[in-house]
Amino acid sequence: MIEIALLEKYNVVRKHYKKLEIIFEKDHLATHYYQIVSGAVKMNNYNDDGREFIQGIFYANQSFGEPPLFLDRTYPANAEAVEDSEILCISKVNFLKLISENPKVSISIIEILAHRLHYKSVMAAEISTHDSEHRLLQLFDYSISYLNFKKDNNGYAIDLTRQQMGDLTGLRVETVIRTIKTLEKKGELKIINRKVYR
Amino acid sequence: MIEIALLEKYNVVRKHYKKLEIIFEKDHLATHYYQIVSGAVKMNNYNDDGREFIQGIFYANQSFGEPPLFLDRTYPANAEAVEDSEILCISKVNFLKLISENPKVSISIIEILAHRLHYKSVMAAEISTHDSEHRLLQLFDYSISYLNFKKDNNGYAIDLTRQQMGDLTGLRVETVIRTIKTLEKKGELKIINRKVYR
DNA sequence: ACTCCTTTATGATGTATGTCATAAAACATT
DNA sequence: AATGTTTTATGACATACATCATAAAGGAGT
Repeated sequence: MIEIALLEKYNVVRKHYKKLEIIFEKDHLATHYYQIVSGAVKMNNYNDDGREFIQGIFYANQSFGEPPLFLDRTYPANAEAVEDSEILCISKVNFLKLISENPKVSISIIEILAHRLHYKSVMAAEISTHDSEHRLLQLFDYSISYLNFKKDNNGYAIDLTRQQMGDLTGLRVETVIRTIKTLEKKGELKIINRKVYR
Repeated sequence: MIEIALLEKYNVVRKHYKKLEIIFEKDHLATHYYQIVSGAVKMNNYNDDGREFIQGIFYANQSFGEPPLFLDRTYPANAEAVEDSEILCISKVNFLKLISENPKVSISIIEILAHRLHYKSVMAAEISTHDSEHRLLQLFDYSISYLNFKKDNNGYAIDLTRQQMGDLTGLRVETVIRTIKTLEKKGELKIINRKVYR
């Protein structure tokens, strides 16, 4: 996250996206830096037969879609608002100018990318194992520590639909439903009012 | 890759690792920055029943294992030499000093991480589809453009064993062997003297 | 030429997850 | 209250990939 005061020195624009609205599309060139003020955004892919894979979900104060700004490559995934969202945008040139003029920001960009790479590494190893229980537990634990999920007296509430859990782990909804039920029986998590707690 | 001349100003040490030798282990704290002079290194995970997943293979002039240097986290995977290798190391403090004193280097670190994140995103979407043909073709095409595989008159030579292909895509050797044979029949690649060309 | 080890190969069988069908529960909208 | 939509749920069946067993081909070292 870059300080808003700093972004304002580089021609920031505040945009509003409705739920389901597309922010950018896979295979397009990166033109802007995006930082979420409120709402939530998912980055996803669809394979040939329409199946979705969610690369990640981003919330307030997080940025997304930066990597292609530094490469001569297009976006590897789409970005779509999962809720009505308010997003700050600055153009690629202004963003790169900001970075070069503020070395401290580049360190924080490194940290953000390092963090995200860490998530990808953990999930990649997990997804490759073909073990639905592991995949889901890993997703939950990582989401709890990486995202700001709240803890109440039942534990951490996993604020994701079964469908989203599936799309984040490469599993089908039915498999997710069945797996979290066996995980509940094993005492790994709780399901209260259809909500998952860990 | 950071210029060797620059590394030398920050107490670089040149180390030799034999094939199969471990450079660092999963869950350990990051203490050094590593850059390969010659040889090759793989980063991998083993799951509970000993199955391997290769996060990536790195070659001459590439660095690896930087992300945890910027986070208060341990390595998400092991690093192991796949060939006898010569590697430059500098300590974490010296590395962070180098970065802060050389803003241009931090930009190149960003580019490296962005690049790697791009690879992870592409492969994650692919692996989640559960389609062995797609996974392997994606691996080959990405390896060709990202790594420096050479092209000869048969096409690009994929310099990976069947086992490595499997470990990089989360597939078993037998599945890799069978899949690349059907891909050959479909004309997607060539197999000459057991070597894969694309 | 011989031995050892790695890599590639192939067939038989098992199984976890996917697929398809169907529906109840929860929630939103009118 | 009535209606429509999303989310969760459950069963029957199919299938791609894993697993296991076995072996041939190739390379490295003596």
